[in-house]
Parts: sequence; structure tokens; C-alpha cells
Amino acid sequence: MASFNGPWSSDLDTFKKSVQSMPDQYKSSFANASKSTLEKVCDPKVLHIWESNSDADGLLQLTSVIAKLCDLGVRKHKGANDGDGSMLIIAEESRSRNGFGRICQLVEYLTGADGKRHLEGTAVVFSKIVVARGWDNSILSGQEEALVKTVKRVNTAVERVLKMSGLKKIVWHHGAVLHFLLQWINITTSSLRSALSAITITGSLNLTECIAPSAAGRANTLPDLERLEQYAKKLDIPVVFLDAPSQLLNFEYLGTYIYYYGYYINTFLPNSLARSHLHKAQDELITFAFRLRGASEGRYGSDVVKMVQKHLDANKARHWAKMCVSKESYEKSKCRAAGKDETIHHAVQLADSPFALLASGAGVPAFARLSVGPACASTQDYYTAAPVKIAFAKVRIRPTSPATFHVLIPQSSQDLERVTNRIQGLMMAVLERVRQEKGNPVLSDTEKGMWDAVVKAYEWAIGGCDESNMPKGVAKKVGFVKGKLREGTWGFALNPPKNRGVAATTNTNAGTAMLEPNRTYGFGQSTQQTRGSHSTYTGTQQQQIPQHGCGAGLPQGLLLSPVQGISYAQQVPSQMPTQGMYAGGQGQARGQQYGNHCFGGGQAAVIPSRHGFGHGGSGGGGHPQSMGGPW
DNA sequence: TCACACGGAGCTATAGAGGA
DNA sequence: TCCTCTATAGCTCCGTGTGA
Repeated sequence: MASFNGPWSSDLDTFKKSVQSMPDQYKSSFANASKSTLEKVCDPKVLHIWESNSDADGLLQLTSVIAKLCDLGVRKHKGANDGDGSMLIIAEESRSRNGFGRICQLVEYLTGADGKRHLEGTAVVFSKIVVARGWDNSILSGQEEALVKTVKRVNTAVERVLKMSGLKKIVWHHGAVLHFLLQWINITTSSLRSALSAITITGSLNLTECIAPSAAGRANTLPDLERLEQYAKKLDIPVVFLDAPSQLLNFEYLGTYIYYYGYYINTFLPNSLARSHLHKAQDELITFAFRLRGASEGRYGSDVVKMVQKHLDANKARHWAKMCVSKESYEKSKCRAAGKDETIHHAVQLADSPFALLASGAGVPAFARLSVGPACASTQDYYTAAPVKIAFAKVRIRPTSPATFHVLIPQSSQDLERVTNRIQGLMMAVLERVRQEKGNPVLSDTEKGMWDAVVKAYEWAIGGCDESNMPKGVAKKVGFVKGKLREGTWGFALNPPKNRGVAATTNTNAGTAMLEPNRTYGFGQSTQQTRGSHSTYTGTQQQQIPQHGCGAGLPQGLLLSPVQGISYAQQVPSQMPTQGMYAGGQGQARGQQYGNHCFGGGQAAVIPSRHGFGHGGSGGGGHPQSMGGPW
């Protein structure tokens, strides 16, 4: 294989251009390096270890892997099956959330297997999927004893899963903070260390505008990165950096990638998990509304808290109202900032689908992992694992071979629209798998009661805002949030108009369907940001929530498996969009190879406009994420 | 023999239900 | 609306069993 060193680049676009203009004699080396690395990080015949922070994007990515490993939707028994694949999930410890418990709940929900506690309760085995307590990535020094204990625990878990599965090699998918991985490589056993065949690092870099760490990756020091390179060189294994913006996964909201996110999140996740995201979103929405009210009246701090306490039903809100009843939330600067476009845009998203990520403003980093792992058979069709040398101190990158580091970038045939469509198609395929076993969401009166309280308090707060005291245009924009509360995905799912549809709350009957909620994502016709498949909601394209998925609108009595459903969609493409489903053969996306079946991925989609949100909504790609400083 | 894993017991915090 | 009670989850401790 010919070795080469390309020119240095200071951003990803320049890097891509230098790759495209690479001399012919080096192209095969470059392609071979990429192919070999992608084969390793997607190898289904090795044990994949996933470090996860248990946020919603991470849980959904894990769901996509579990769906493949356990053949959800088409397996014989809803529970442990002999043919299930193995994997190990290392739950990042955190003071603010019970990540271990959250991941255990997800795996139990999806697999249907009874969890058996081991290692003094720090590891739980669900058939062949094991969840182990990991390390708190906010602790980067000290606590040596606890660190060694965690490494030993992970060693034991890995050894047992390898023994149970008969697998020999490991691919370690790590998060943004390298500390624990480096410690593990350093002090684990030599047999486990030599079992490593590849490493991926997710969300550590943000290469789009300059070669810089992401917000989360700033915890890594230059020596950390150099150590990682040294270790990988010694072990002769590739390290692949995965980050969402580099893969053109630029949108901050899961609603961009998951059709009817506010509805189907309740199928993807058990109620106990979805709740925490719902609570956070409701808390943020109320805070937003009362900040505006406070700014409008020139009242701040505990004055505003009193207003919240008076107008938000305490019985419905006592379990989630935290930020909105804290006087620190209503400092003058914070209240005035509520009128900014990006803040209102965030509120629009929450009002439509009130299931906030636990880490705000970080985008969906875990979705960068959707292109690696055992569920990804077609990664090589869309991505390149570019072999690179990264000069972290000089913030430069260049193509090189042989290389230890790689960055996963879309091939030149891919653009924002195609990538977005493909992820939508993939998530729709995963949803179908889960939905086959779990059915449609069953929403209770508790959710409805909480939402009614949110809507009532919001409407009181906004209704009393004096427009003359607000910046020009803010009142109109805020009106879109109000519209979403009642007519967005969530409001619609809880309270469908009685004369147009059937409530989703209790309905599991496959013979009924709801109409399309208001799906405008912006401030109006000229500034819409769209999500999913529809660029605008004109009121003329009445669509139905795919409450019954592929079966909705199909001949009565015809129950489809996911595969059959997609086949049907491909045969009758003109019908599927009206059912709110993605249609094979339509739109830009090619079928996503998933679970041994080629799903017709992608919708007849108009993707969210990068510039569709005034001077840029944070979720619309118009707000570039902070690039951070150089190392 | 020793280290480690397992499983049960008990404590604490929290959520939810029900009654005053 | 507030208070109390109950159930549950999470966690730690400790006795017992097992394998190197």
C-alpha cells in the first residue's frame, strides 16, 4: 500500500477538497484504509462495547443496535432468544441522572428479558446484553481506588460476555471524554487489551469550521489525545472519530430525524424513561413563557416565581417544576434573552414535541454512531473513514497513510438532504421493529393533565404580555409556540379534535387514525423550518399520524410485518405519504440496509432548511455550534 | 486459604395515593 | 390543599458459596 501525506487543512471542507484532488496513485491506498477500518468498526462478529451517557439520542442509537441484535419485530419469542447477539453497554455515571438505571430500563423494555444482577449489582445481564456501571466523566483526576474498581468491573463484564458469546475481538465505542478509556487500556489485562480491534470516539471533535474539540471534548487534554494515538499505534488498531456535524447531522432536535417524534418517542422508550424528558421540556416551556412575561412587565426574580406558583397547577407540576420555580431563572438578562430568535425556536420545538434532551444545546451526538456497529451493513456505501494525521496543537488535519486516526465523513455523493433522509428512514425502520412488539403509544390522563396545566399557564403568561414592551415581531413569533401547544404533535396526540379523529390516548385499535397535526416549524410561511417530511403545512395536505404504521389505510384485516409493510410501501408508493409513512422509492434516500432487510428508507422529504429560521435557529443549522478554542 | 461474587436484609429517598 | 401512609427504587452491608 502506497504511503502518502496530503496537504494540511484547517477545516473539513478544505480537507475534503484535498481528498477529492488526491493523485490517482494514492487513491487506492486511501480507499483501502477506509474500507479496512469500516469493516472493523462495523464487524458483526466481534463484541461491540458502547459507552453511553443515557441521553435520548444515545438510547435511540442503542435501540437501533438492540433491534438488530435481537431481531425485534420478527423474532420468535418476545424475550430471550438463543440467536440473540451480544453487546456490552457501559453506562456513564452521573450525579444528575441515573444513567445505569435508565439504560437497564431501556434494555429490559426492548428485550423483554429479566435482568439478573451481578458484580454486586453493578452489572445487569439481560439475556446476552450486559449493562455495567461505568465512570463519571466529570472526574478526571484522583479517586484512583474507585477507578481501578471500575476498570476491574468492566474487565469482568467483558470477559464474561466474551465467554458467553464465544466472540474473541472487541470494538470499543467510546464517548467524548477519553479519560476512562485511556485508564482502561493502561491497566486492563493484556489479553483484553490485545482483543481490541478498533476504537471509535464520538462527539469529541467538531471539525466543521476548524479543527477543534467539541464542547464535551474540551475535557480532553493534548496529552490525552497523544496517549490515545500512542496506545492505538502500539496495539495496531484504528481510532475513528465520529462527530455529528462532520457527518452532516447538523440538526439539534431529534424531531428532525424521527417522524412524529413527540408521539413515537413513547413507543421507542418505556414511559419511565420518556417521562424525564417530558418533565424537562415542560419545565423549560413554562420558564420561557414566564421569562417573557417578566420582561414584558419589568418584573424579575422571585416576583416571577410567585406568578408561576399562582398560575401553574401545583398538583400537576410539583414533580417536574424546578427551573420554572427558581428565582435564578428570572434574572433580567435571562428574561430579556427569551425574546431571541433561537430561544423562541427552541420553545417551538419543545411545544411541538416536549421531550427535551437532558443535555441542552449539544445536538444529537450519539446519532453519529448510527453509521457504525453491527447493525450497519451499508456504511461503506455512504461514508469514508478517512485516514488522517491530526495536529491537535496546530489545529490542522491532513490525509495520510498509514494512519492511526480516521474521521468518518460522508462520501462526495452525500449531501445534507440525503443524509437527513437516510437517518429518517433508518429511524423509521427501527421504529417499525419496536412498534411490532410494543404497539402504539398509550398516553395516560397523567400526561394530558400535565400538558393542560402547561398550556393554561403558558397562555396566561403570554396572553398578558404587553406587545408594546416587546421587541418588534416577538409577539407574532411567540404565537407560533402557542399554536404548537395545542396543535403540535404532542398536543394533537393528547387532544385530537373530536370531529376529525380519534384520541390516541387510549386507542390501540388498528382501524382508526388521527389526522396530521400542525407541522409548521418556524415563524410563518416565509421562515419555516420543517421537520421530517413536510416543508410546510398548508392545511390542504391533510395527513394522518401513522398511528398504525404501515397498516394504516391498508386493506382491512391485513396485518403487516415490518418487512411486508415496507414492501407494501414500495408497491404502492403513492399511498404511503398520505398515511404519514415514508415511502420506498420516493424522496432522495436509498434503502437503508437494516436487519438483513432492505427497508425503503427516506420519505418524500423536504429537509429542514439550513437558513430557514430567520438569522438562524439553533436547530436549523443556522446557528453554528460553538467551535471552542484550539487545544 | 483467600478473593471475589451472589443474594438477601435493611436503610433512605422519592413518588403516588388517599384521607382530613 | 396539605399531610400521612405505602410502595418502590436505589444503595450499602453482610453472610455464604465458589473457584483459583
